[in-house]
Amino acid sequence: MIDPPNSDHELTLPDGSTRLVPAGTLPRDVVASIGAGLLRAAIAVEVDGQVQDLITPLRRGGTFRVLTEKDPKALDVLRHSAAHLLATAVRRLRPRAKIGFGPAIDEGFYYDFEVEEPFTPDDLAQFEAEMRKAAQEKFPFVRAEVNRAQAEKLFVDDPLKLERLAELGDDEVISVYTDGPFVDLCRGPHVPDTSRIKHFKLMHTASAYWRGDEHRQQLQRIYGTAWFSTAELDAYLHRLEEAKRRDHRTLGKELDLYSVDQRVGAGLILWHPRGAVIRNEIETFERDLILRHGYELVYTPHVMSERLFEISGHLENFRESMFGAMEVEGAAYRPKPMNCPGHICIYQAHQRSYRDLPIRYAEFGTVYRYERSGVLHGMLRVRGFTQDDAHVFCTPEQVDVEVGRLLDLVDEMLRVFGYPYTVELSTRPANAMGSPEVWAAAERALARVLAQRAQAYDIDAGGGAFYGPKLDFKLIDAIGRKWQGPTVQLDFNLPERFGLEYIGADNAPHRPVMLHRVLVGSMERFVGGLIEHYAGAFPLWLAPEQLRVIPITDELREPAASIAARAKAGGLRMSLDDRAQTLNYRIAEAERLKTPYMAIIGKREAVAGTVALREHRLGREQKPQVIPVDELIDRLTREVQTRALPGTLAGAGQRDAAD
RNA sequence: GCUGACGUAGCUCAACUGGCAGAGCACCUGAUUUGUAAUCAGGCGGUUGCGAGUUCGAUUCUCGCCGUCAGCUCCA
Repeated sequence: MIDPPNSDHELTLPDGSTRLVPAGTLPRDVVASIGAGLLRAAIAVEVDGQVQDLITPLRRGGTFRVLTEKDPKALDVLRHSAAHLLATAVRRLRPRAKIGFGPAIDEGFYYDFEVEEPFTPDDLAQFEAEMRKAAQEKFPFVRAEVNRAQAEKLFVDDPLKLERLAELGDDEVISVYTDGPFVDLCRGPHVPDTSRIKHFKLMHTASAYWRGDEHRQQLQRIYGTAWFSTAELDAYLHRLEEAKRRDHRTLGKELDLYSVDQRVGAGLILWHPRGAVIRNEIETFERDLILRHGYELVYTPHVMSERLFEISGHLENFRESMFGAMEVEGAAYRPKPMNCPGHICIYQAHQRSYRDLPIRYAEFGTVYRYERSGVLHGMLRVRGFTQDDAHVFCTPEQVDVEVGRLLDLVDEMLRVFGYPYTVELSTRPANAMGSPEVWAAAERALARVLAQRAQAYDIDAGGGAFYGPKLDFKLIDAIGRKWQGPTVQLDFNLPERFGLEYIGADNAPHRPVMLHRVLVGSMERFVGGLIEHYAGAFPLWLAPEQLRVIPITDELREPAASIAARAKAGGLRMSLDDRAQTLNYRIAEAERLKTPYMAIIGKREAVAGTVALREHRLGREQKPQVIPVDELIDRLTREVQTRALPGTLAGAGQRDAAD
C-alpha cells in the first residue's frame, strides 16, 4: 500500500507487532530500534513485499521484514553490490571504461563495459584482486537522490548511463549510489558496505549487445559469482565442475555415442551404434506407449513443396530459419521444418465425421531448421533433429479429455526416465489470433484439467503462441537443472488456414481443434540431456552394452563364450572380451565405457556354473558377487524389463561418486 | 549472424621470439595367462582444418573460408 506523502507509515513486523514511523524514515533506524545485533546482521529489508536497502527512505508501510544472509532474497542484493564492486575495480584500473548495466543474475552478477580493447583473462585476475582490495577498504554504499541536471553532470562521461537517464520519467526518483571512488546511476538496493562482499569470483568475460539489441554496439561483459560463505561459493564451483564432468559432448565422445563431422555440416548429428541403441530403445518404448494410448503412426516426406508452407504460414513467419528451397521441375521444395502440415494433409485425405474424432497421428519426424552458427551446441541445439511429434484432431468438447490423456502420457513417460517436472500454463499473448472468448475457453479447459488431477502449475501470462495457449513441462535433472520437456499446444490457426472440417451430428461442417504435442521433443536434445542426467551411466534398458563377459585366462574362453551365448539368447546386449590382456586392463576398459555389468569367469566359476559379477554403479570398492549363470540372466533381464533406474534397484548400494 | 578465444596423430595435449612436428593413450605385431580400474617390448600413425599471401624458410605472421568453445542475439 502506498501511503499519501508525508503521512506516517505503519509497519507490521513478523511477530505481528506494529510500528508507526514518519514517512522518509530510514529502515536502518527502524532495524536499530529493534536491536543492535539485528542491525549488524541486516543486509536489507523487505517492505510490503519489496526489497530495499537500509538507507532508502521508507515510502510505504506494510509488512516489514529484515533480510539477513540466511534469506535467499539477500543474495540478489549482495550480487548487485558485487557488480558495483567490480565496476569500482575496473574504473580504478581502466579509468576510460564506460559503464553499462550491472545486475544480479541467477547465480551471480555481471557488469557491462564499453572499452576499446576487449578484456583478457589476465585483466580479470587483476580486477578480482582490485575488488578484494576495495572490499577491504570497507566503502559504505551511499545513496543520494538527485535531480536530472545533477545526474547528467555526474554521468557526463558515460553515454550509456545518460541514455538510461533520459528514459526515466519525470515522476521517478533518480538515485545514485557511491562506494568509495565509484558512483553509479542505480535504483539499488545495496548491502551496507563493500566489506560484506567476501566470497566471490570473476568467472569469464564475453561480449554482449548494449540493451540486448544486436543492432547496437557490443560491450564487454564480465561475469562473476558471489555468495555469503566460502562453503556456498565452493559448492557452486563444485556444481560447475559436476556439470562439466557430465557434459554430453565430452561423454558422447568418450562413450562413442555420436559425432559431428565438418564434411557433413555443423549441427548435424551422426549417431554411432552405441548412441543409436539408446535412441532406438527410447523410440521403441515410446512407440509401444503411444499405441497403447490410442495413437496411429504415420510417415510423411522430409522434403515438401514450398506451397504447403505458404498455406501453413511457416514460410511467411519463419523463412529465415528454414533451409533454402530446391527447384524441381520449376517448383520449389524445402526440407520440412515441422511435421504438422503433413499430418493435416493426411487428415484431409478423407472427409471426416465427428464419429471419427479424436484422430491422433504420431510420427518420429525428422525436421530441419536453419539455426545461426553461433547457437549450435552439441546435441542440444542442432540443425536437423527428429521430433516425437503428434497431432490430435478433436471437437472442442473433446479438448478436456484429450488434454487429460496427454497429462497421463507425459507422466508415464517422464517417470520412466526419473525426471521430476513442473508445469507451466502459457496464456493469451498480445498478438493472439482468434476471439478472446475462444482463448478464454481453451485456457479454462487447460486449467480445469490440471486442477482435476491436482497438478500444481505456474502461469506464464501472455506466454502462449499467437495461435493458441500451451502447457510446458520443465524437467529437473539429477543435478537440479531445468530442461525444456514435453509441450502441449492448442492451435486455432492451422485448422483455419487449412480449412479443416468434420461433419457434426447436425450434418453441418465444423472446425476441429488441433493439439500439437511432443514428449521428448527432439531425440537429439533428449538423449543429450539424458547423457548429462545419468552422467553417462545409463539405466540397464538404455545401456549400449549391458554385460561384458570376461574370462580370466585363455583356457576359460569356451565356458565364457557359452555364458555369453546364453545372455545373448536371453536378449541382453553383451560382448565377450577374451583378448590376451590382463584382467585389470579389460575391467578398466569396460569401466571406462560405464558398462553396467561385468561377468568374470575364473576356474572356480567355470566349475561351479557361476560368474563373479561386477557392477559399474558400485564403483571401486566392491566385492564381486558370485551368482549362478541362470540368476545372472534372470536378474539382468528383469532389470531391463522393469526399466529400473539406477539407484532404485533392490539392495542397490550408494552410487559411486566417481560415476 | 556478432564479439573474443581456439583448430597439431583416432583421443588428450606439447613444440622459446618463423628454422628437420613430439609425448601419453588408442591401434598393429610379439611376448606375457593374468582373480576385479591400465603387463612389457617393438611398430604404424601428420600436406599442423581448407585456400591464398608475406618470407630463403610458415604449425608459428597476414587475409578469406570451414569448424569448435564462451557469451550475446535467436529458438515455430
